[in-house]
Amino acid sequence: MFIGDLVAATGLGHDTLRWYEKIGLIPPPPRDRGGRRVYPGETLAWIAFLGRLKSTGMGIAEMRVYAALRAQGDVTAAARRELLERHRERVRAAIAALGENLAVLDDKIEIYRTIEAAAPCPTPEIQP
Amino acid sequence: MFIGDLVAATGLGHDTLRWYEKIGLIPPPPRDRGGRRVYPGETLAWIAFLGRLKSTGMGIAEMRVYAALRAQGDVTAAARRELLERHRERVRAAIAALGENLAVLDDKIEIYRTIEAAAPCPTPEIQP
DNA sequence: GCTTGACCTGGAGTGCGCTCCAGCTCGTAG
DNA sequence: CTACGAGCTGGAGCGCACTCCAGGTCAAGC
Repeated sequence: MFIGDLVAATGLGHDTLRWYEKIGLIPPPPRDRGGRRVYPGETLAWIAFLGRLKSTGMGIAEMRVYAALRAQGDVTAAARRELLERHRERVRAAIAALGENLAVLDDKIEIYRTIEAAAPCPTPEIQP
Repeated sequence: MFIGDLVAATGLGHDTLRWYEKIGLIPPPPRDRGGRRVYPGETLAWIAFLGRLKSTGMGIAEMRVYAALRAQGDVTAAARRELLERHRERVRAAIAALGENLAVLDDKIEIYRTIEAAAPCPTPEIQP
């Protein structure tokens, strides 16, 4: 799997993938004799999981910690679990907060409906 | 209400408040004869609502659009409602996505538990 | 009268997460 | 043999949302 395949499969740019490697999020893959990166198949699942972490609001710094633990193998399973459990709590809190804010949006939208009902025409025609 | 009171009440910094004013998120308040900003009481509620928009992922650019509509008064009620309705859909989608990702986190945490159960000691003592 | 502290201005700097670029090397197709 | 496209490198640049700073003004308390 060359970088181009990974770009196609993940939707990330090749610059982004190389940057992720540079900062330690993706393990440096072996190269072919032309120097090109040859990614093992599992990289795809790993990047997908990174995407989950990212879209739940985890920052790069913490992802790097997680990636470093992962690189050390099964002995870090407990540490990774604990990191994910802490993150899970943050995600739950974020969902709860979004739910609350959604309710406020609903209220606000209702208020605008009321205003619109009271003054039905945004630029009212002149009445005779 | 001076800027210091608003800082205390909102948790934002005075630089942030002045920056919000500069980019059009907060209407420029009247000044006292010393040139100091004197905020009307409603500013507090407005900033709180901006906080809702922000924490639901709305960018500054869209908040500026909303703020500009607000500054034009009730005639823009429909436009503001539509903007909020579009935003509400994005928030609903975000909540749904977070929920999915939360389930993946749960799965992953379970997997780590299994690994830990299989190899109970992170740095196992040497067996006799 | 002097100090102190809150506030003022314009502009520069920061941290995050990419994104782009110039200039190079391979390897396959025609 | 050459042209082309995919990939390589190190480093600069960008967009967002602030955050900090230097240097100044004003009003009240001692």
